[in-house]
Amino acid sequence: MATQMEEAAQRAPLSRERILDAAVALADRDGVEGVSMRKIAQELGVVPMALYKHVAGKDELLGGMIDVVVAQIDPPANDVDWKPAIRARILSARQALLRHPWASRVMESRTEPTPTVLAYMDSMIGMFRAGGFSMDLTHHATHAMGSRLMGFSQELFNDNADTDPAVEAEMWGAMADTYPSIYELFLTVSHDDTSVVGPGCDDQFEFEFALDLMLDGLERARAAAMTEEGARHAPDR
Amino acid sequence: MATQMEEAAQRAPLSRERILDAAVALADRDGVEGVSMRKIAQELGVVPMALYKHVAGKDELLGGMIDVVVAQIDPPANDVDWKPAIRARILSARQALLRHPWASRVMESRTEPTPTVLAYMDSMIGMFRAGGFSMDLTHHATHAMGSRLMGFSQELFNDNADTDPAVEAEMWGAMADTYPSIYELFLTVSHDDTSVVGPGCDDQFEFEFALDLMLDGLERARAAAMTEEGARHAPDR
DNA sequence: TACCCTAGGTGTACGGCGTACACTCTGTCA
DNA sequence: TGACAGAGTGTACGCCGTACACCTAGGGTA
Repeated sequence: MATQMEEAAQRAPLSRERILDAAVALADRDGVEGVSMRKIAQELGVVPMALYKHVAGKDELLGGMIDVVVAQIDPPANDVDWKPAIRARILSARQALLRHPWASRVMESRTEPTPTVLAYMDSMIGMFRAGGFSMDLTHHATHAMGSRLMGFSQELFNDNADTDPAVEAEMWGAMADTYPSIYELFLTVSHDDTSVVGPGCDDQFEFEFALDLMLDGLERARAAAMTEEGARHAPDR
Repeated sequence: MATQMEEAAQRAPLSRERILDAAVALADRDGVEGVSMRKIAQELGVVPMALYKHVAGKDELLGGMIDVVVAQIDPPANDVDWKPAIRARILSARQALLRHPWASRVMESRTEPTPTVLAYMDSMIGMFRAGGFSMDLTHHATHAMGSRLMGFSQELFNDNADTDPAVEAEMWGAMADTYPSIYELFLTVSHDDTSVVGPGCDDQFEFEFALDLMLDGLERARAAAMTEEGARHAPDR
């Protein structure tokens, strides 16, 4: 009969990559709160402590999981104006995050960025600079865009409503007196047939609306700074 | 000698409010990851399970903690135009969140809003409506503002740098080759003497910059919608 | 007075988590 | 042949949230 060691010898050897892939798959399936060192190990047919030969700990593992997602973002487009280029890249980031809904939460909860994330940010900053943004304005822009630069914006209610519509409608009805404005908004949105995702609202549209509001604002700020600059350099014209 | 029960009788009786206050204090001191049912109980001189007579569980407790913070936000100003009114309220929310840095994280991580948060959102939506925003535009506005409505925006790097400046400078220096754009930005920011928070950047300025970018954009959208509306209602003028 | 009911605090226990530490096995190279 | 290193194992510790049964004091009712 085979010992555990002999079994282990016949398995594909563990590696950081295999661990990360298993962790991402687990998070995709069960959500990030379902990811534990023990479960990943079980998934790989290995004892929990085996993971620690390839990964420093759970925190580093989460960082690695984010890297897997960020690596799926398209590279920047060349030969395009800054605005469409940045816009497209952010929407690509959004697509990556939609494939892994847990990723934005994990990003929020971390304090230290991984090298992969830094590289993405660096390239993003470079795109602003190449578009003629001053260093200062670029700085303001990155703060203003915040997590939208990475392709997500945290909504306050993550309404992953698994309740059936009838119950939900009644719940909202009960809210009519207590929260009249929210109720009114709910009525408008749920009756809006131009919406895409059923009776709810079109998240993609909302994201792009906010993104364009931001980009338009930044474009104006950029133009203002440039004419000001021009005036200073050629005051006699 | 007194039994535990007799001791308990002499303590101030437990209450939901006392529990919440202790939890908030604990989070302020140790951060939210240091908050556990057991620690709160210890702080109150009580056995962990005692808390469950007043609070359904940890999740409900976190909700209650948020309510404590949200309750500190100033009520809406009357007799003021929508823009300064909303602006002031959001900045007040920001102040509340600055007093309890853990709160924004907890808000992000929750799925269901508490009644207190709903009431805040309801009143915020009402402010847009009173300012002449259509229901649709109000809806887009709430999405576009996202967590900024609650007074925070998640930054990607939460640089609570507890490292000393010399070490940090060297770290950045090593990054010069790998992340040239980030490095360039770092140089600009750290040499900017108009900054308030030492060599870093002025978070309050950045928040207001982004907030105003957003509000200006919304104002434009509102104006555009209104002239359009006016044109439709009086096409012959 | 005797009774019971209820609300609030206690004690024990279970299953999960991350991970420190000491080990065994296997292959490599001298 | 023997030393060594790297990969996987096993055990154990101290946290965590919370289910469940228990006790006890105070108050209302018969």
